[in-house]
Amino acid sequence: MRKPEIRSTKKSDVVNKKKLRKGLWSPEEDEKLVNYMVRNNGQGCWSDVARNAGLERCGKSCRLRWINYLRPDLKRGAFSNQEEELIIHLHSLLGNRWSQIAARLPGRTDNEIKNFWNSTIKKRLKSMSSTTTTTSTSPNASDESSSLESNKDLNILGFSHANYNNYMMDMPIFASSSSPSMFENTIFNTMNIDTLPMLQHSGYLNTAFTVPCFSQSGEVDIRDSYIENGGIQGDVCKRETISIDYTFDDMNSILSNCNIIDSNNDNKNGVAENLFQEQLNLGEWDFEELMKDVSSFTSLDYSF
DNA sequence: AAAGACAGCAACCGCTCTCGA
DNA sequence: ATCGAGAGCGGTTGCTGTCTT
Repeated sequence: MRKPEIRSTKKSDVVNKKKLRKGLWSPEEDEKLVNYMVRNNGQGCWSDVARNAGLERCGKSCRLRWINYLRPDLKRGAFSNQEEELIIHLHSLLGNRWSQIAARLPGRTDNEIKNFWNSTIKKRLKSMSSTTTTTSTSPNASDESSSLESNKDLNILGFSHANYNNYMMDMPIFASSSSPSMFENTIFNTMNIDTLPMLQHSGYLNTAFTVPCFSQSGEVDIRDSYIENGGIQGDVCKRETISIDYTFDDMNSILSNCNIIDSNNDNKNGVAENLFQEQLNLGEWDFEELMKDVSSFTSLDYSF
């Protein structure tokens, strides 16, 4: 942490500009910022916020302080195992796109997740890597550059975008249509990687997936949920709404052919069914089908 | 008990993107 | 089309507390 400091001590700067503080925020500054944000519902640009709240800070600093620390909806404290696994999984899909990962973890900030990743998870993955890749012949096996870190992690987790996409296309919901291009050209392409179902193969079921909800207007409401140990953990992720050209009836006819049954776990099956019947009425997922291509993935062990 | 190493994390930096003039 | 300001993002820094020797 940094000590509060003055940005510039040059006499001319001091004369021409108001002194801008840097470093740690004092409780008084926090109070000023919170009071201002509450009074004004967070309206206005950040430089105005800084000025009007009487803070000797740049707008950028105020924004960061608010987003990462003062926002009322922040969840403080240690990451739960569920959150941790979700982060690992999302990172395997999204890489270092912390803001997008954070968007799927309510109450957590990108900075928090980034720090958690760099300080905790990375180390664990590294230790996993050292135990799982001791026989690796890859010339990059010892490359610790951050740019490769993501791919390494991905490999450790047995995931890649390539096999993820293949895997996706094996999913009945995407592949069952008699005209695959329909999904390929619309939903599959409209949904980017951020909104695709996320499935995770692990010792016990801890599956995050994106649930498309169809409305009469033809909009798809993307809701990310996950199941752990047979219990719904709720909508862990933000809802995203995308517009598509298909009507509700179109979608229903496409999806009516889906027959999704989880034969592995009655409880999970019930959960999945309930979820889809209540929220989606889309049909059922065939977890065996979903997992068909997953057999090639390396088994995950999160008991770090 | 002291010193060095390490971990955690708040905050800054620099870059890119977006949007309005 | 261009430019500038503001916002957002990922990478990095550096301080503090804790652990280890």
